[in-house]
Amino acid sequence: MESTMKDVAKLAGTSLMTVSRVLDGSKNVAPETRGKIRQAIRKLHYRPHRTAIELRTKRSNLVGVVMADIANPFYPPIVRGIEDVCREHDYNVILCNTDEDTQRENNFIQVLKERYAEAIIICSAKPKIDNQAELFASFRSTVFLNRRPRNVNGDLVISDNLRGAYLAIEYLIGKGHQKIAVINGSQRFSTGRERFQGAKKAMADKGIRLEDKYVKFTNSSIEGGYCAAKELLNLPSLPTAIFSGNNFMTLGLMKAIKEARIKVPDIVSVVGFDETNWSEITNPSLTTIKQPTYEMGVVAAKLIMFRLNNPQSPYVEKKLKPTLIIRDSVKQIVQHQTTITGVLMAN
Amino acid sequence: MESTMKDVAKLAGTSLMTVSRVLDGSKNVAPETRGKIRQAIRKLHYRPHRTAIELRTKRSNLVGVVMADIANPFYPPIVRGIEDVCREHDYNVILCNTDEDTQRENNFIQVLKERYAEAIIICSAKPKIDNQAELFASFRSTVFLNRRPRNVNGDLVISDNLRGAYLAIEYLIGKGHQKIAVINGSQRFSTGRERFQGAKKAMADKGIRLEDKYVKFTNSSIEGGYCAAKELLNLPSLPTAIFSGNNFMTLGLMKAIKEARIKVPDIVSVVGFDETNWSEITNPSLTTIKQPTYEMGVVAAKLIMFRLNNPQSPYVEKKLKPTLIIRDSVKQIVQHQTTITGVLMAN
DNA sequence: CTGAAAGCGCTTACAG
DNA sequence: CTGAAAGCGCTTACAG
Repeated sequence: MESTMKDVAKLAGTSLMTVSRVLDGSKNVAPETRGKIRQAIRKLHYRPHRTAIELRTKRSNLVGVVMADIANPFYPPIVRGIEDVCREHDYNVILCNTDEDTQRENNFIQVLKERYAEAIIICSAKPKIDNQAELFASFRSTVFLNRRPRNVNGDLVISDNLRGAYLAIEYLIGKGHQKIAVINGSQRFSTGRERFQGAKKAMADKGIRLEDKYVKFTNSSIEGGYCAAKELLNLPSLPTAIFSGNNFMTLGLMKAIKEARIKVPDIVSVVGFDETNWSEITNPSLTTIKQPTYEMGVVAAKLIMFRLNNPQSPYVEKKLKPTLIIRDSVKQIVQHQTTITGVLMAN
Repeated sequence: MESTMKDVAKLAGTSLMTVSRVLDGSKNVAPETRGKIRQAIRKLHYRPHRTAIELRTKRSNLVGVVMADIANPFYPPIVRGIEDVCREHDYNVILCNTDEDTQRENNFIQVLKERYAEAIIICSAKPKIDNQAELFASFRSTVFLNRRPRNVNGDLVISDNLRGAYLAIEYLIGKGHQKIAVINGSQRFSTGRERFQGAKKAMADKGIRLEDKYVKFTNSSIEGGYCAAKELLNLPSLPTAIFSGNNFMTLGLMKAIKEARIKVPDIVSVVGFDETNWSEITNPSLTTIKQPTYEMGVVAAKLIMFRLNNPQSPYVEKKLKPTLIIRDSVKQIVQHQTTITGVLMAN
């Protein structure tokens, strides 16, 4: 049924070797022979068997992409970027979704090894990579994406989370806000830590105090954002603005705000990290920090291809710039002396 | 570096064959030999090379999953369901995202063939499969998911789209609505057609007229929903309720409603097909038709496994039931005779 | 310009 | 209970 090179050779009246040469695009084949072989290939609907090639050459043209949660709208554009570049280079992508489960992550890495994947792009669910050498030894190229696990030593593609958070807070302060609350995702990951650092730094640079009661840490989920937001909204002295550290937490925040029947931005202004499909349809539409997701994928895949060809080149770190998307969820507030006094007193 | 069965055999002082037997879990190995081999395996960190096994056995334990748009929140839970079942059966999933591009779809099918995937679960971007026999011949099991392309003859897993739409319209009518508008997605796909049929049927069953001006067809995107909604909202006689045929179109609908500053549900009620993360945080929260996505994935994967073991069994069609999730986007309206007259006159 | 032979890492009869 | 040999479908020296 499925034909092989042997069948082609027989039909064309040549040897395996010559068929192989034609397939390779080698010049050293007589035009006549080439013609016969081409015809035989067409007639038999012949397609090379990847598996045999892989076994023989130890090259799979396979890139493993291990993502933490494909249901998070942050990831699909990244995957798309990776795929587009890989296709250009004639590599196939095998996509693995760990759902933030380190067990599943290990499993997938094993599977990718067993299938001879040449390279891996991974957004790890692990805060720390203990055995990078052992775990990733078989890949000729490894790129860590989005998160920088501790102990990692390799190519890295991230967005400038610190700057992203900084932009958000700076914008709020520019709009006259001083009582600013921050909902931070898991500090186990560099993303969470850097965004918190960015928020702190913006406050410090502008000489505004980030009050403890306005700082919440939670896990980066809808539920986490919801709970943190509820605590903030129950405070005797409400913040005038809330910055939320990722799209899921923003969803939770919006839910809590709705339940509390608090008007945005009249009572509380909101800036959310991550641009999403639904940023425009909330009431009011959401001012967000947009990460260059598709580009992150493109850059990661290019890095993979580069290292495949330059195994010895030094590791690089690509840090892409997020941008502020201004919509309607932040109010310009007039700065009364009383407000400032209020803040000081509340402490 | 990477060790092979040969290395294991040498270290254990046995033959390849015996190592293979131990790996297979065969009983016919002397406990002592088995012990030595086990030890050698451990010492060498031996892992079987899938590629070699595949080449020899022609079995890959690989299931290809071809989805139309992984950025659509409808799909990730399906993929999750598929993965969970496949893992149980020791199959790996290779996920392909076509972005509704039939060219990419064909490409992926080729890749899956070349990699000896045994089975494929596909939500095709093609309204019609012209050459099913040729295209899918190499897979021992094929399941079409979500959409039923024309000319397809095989296992099928879909949700009961007709019933879903019926539930939505029936609910609206129960709430006193008569001037009901419907935004339909692409009629090239069974999903779009069946949902429209369901809406029509509900109206007919309740003896309510579905007016042409209230029926919009568009492509199943945010932009499509937005444009269709704008037309509806510009009508001299507004509908009292709008049913939108998928989550993207609902997003567009909500955007148009927002721009037109129309109050939901006071002026217009809304029911959207597809439950999403953001259904709860719109203002007001959205009444939706929830599809059993995770279950669809589970059922599809189980079907795959069944057919792998029962190649001759007749094709089946699994139709899963969607449910109505009631929230705050539909208003109970009192039925004035004038309203009905208005409708008749407007025609 | 062309081909015979070896081998990638396994499994599958077959034989003992 | 154990092993030698053939072969899956290719590519890679090597030879001519």
